[in-house]
Amino acid sequence: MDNRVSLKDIARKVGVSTALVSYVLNGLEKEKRVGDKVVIQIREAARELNYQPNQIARSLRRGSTKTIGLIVFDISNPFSAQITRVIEDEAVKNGFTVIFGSSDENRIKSGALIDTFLYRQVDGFIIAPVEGTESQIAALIKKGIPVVLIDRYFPQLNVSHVILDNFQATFDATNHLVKHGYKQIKMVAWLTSSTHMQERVRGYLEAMKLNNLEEEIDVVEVPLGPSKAENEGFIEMKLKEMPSLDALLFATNSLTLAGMYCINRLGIKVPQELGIVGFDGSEAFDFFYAPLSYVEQPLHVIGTKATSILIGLINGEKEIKHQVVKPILNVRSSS
Amino acid sequence: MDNRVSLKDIARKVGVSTALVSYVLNGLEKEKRVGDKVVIQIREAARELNYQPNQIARSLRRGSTKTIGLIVFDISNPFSAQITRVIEDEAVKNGFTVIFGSSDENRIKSGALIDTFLYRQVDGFIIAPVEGTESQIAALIKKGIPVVLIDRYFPQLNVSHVILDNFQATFDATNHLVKHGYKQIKMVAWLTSSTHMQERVRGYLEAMKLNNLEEEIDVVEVPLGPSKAENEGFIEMKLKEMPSLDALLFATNSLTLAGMYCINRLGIKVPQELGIVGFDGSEAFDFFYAPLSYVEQPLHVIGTKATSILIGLINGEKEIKHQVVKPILNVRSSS
DNA sequence: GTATTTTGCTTAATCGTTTAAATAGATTTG
DNA sequence: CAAATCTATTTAAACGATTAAGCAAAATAC
Repeated sequence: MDNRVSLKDIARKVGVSTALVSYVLNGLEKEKRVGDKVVIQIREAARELNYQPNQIARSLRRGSTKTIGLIVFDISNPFSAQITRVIEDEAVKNGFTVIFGSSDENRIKSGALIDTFLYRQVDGFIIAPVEGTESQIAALIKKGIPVVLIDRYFPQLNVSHVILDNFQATFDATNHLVKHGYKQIKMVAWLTSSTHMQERVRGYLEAMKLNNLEEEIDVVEVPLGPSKAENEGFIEMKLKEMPSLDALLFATNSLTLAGMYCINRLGIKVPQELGIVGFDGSEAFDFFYAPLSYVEQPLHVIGTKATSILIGLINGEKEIKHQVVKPILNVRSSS
Repeated sequence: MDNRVSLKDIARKVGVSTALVSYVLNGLEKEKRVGDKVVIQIREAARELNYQPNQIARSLRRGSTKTIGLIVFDISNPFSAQITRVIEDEAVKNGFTVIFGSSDENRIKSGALIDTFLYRQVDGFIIAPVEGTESQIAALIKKGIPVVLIDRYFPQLNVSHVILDNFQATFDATNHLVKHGYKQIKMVAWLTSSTHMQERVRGYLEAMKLNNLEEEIDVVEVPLGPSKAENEGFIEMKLKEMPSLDALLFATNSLTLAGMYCINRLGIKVPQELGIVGFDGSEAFDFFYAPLSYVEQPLHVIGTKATSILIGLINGEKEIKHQVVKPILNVRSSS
């Protein structure tokens, strides 16, 4: 039943040593001067016995597993899932397999995943890093393990990363709203000190200032952690409190969705009463009664670059690369 | 820099053999009667050297990798992504790691993924099987490798599976539409012979017959393969051709979305002119101007059951289990 | 006080592959 | 024809962990 076939079985069948079999099946028959008849016999036997090399043994010997450890926030989130798909394709193309885990933005889980992947001797990591996990990433670097960060990075850490130009994203979006006549433009962001969020806020602030709308600046900072329902409640409350507003700029996908639910509940007319620019994109944006304008992250570019940088590092490149990719502003009916 | 620490290093430091170190670190110090001082020294040394067991070596020796191979259709698809997340959580809870791959409903890719995972000695597979891959699954079974199928199954194959009660799903949905006064109810399905699709069609047919609506039966069968745009074109054409219809029942998530785009383009009024029941659910369903009624698959149940059945098989259970889970009909504004 | 058991440890094989080094026979060189 | 070179192959040591078997020395039994 369980027909595990090893090199030894082929060797025995042909009547040679495992070394020869290994050479032939790895295409070293020329280099290692294996006899022509023997080459054919070994190939034949391998086919007949349906031999499949044991990657585990090979990994142990070679010291490389051809495996990438991927840590995303939540694989069930479309943003994570889409970038995962891009990384998967790029990895497979290069003969790598991906093992993954969801950190849920939780430091403990992040640390546990990193450890698990280390035990499993992954050749390198692609990580969307959780806030406050600098030390975890730093430890990897210290061990000399290739790492590429995506989506976020730590300024004080010298690690390769591929991220969106977050400043440009909200800067462009704000300018777009201004150009379409909106003035009382408010931003909805997460309450966090992480660099990517700060940059998104900064893009909004700069654009407002440059358009002489400093008076109108207002950032609703939603606390992390609570449930979706609580987030929506918080946003709804803040919207009602606002003295005046005619446009909203959301800093992330989930905030956009939460906002959309609120707007539907409050019966606000988009884009007449309120202009909206969302973030990241989603099929839901298409089916909102006024299809949403949004800032798109070029996920395909981010995923492929991150993977190719990582594979470069795995193959011995030393250069730390910092890639910042440009956002795409999709203008539709909500602004 | 690269501080790979092995049992040997600890053994050398303490001045004992690797056997003792292995015993202690695996908690066998009682059973194997290791001296008290030595136990402490070994623990100490392991901590000091920051020892991390090499899972690859352990796997080779133990013949088990504590790894599950998961094959979904497309990890970037929310359905796949959500069930993947459930499986991940259940796997991690049991000390397993997940490696995954997207088959894109493509036999060649499916076969390549299975092979890759076999090389990597996964302990078992969870597979959403591609049409026409019976032989691939059968080969796994023949090798004695634990497999659980999800979403679809092959009637002629004796493999564990966890699937939706597809008949019940469309049967309930159709009855619901009838109860709400719809009569000219048409179904939109994929043109495929696979069991799960046939069952969904059968649920519709049976319900129509039982309600004496045989005259109205009509199934739009969309050919697989072409692009999203072509699918939408096909559906739109068929809708226009229909002599009369007042409700549509969609057989899958992607068909529902394609249909929603068509309906928006044609400006059809839902639910007045047309009742709709979708499949699987999506955030987009919530933001359609008439939030969609839909048949929900209890993904959490499917994912946890599939994983626990698989782990059971890995742990030596022999019984083949066939789980059929009940759909949930969510009625909202579109019907 | 010899025989037996217990205690605490080491040895060495093993998992399946890779690969440097050794070897033996055939062939070429000078 | 001895020496050097090729050719075709084997041997054996890794990789790092696990674990059965073996072996002294100490403790207990009778």
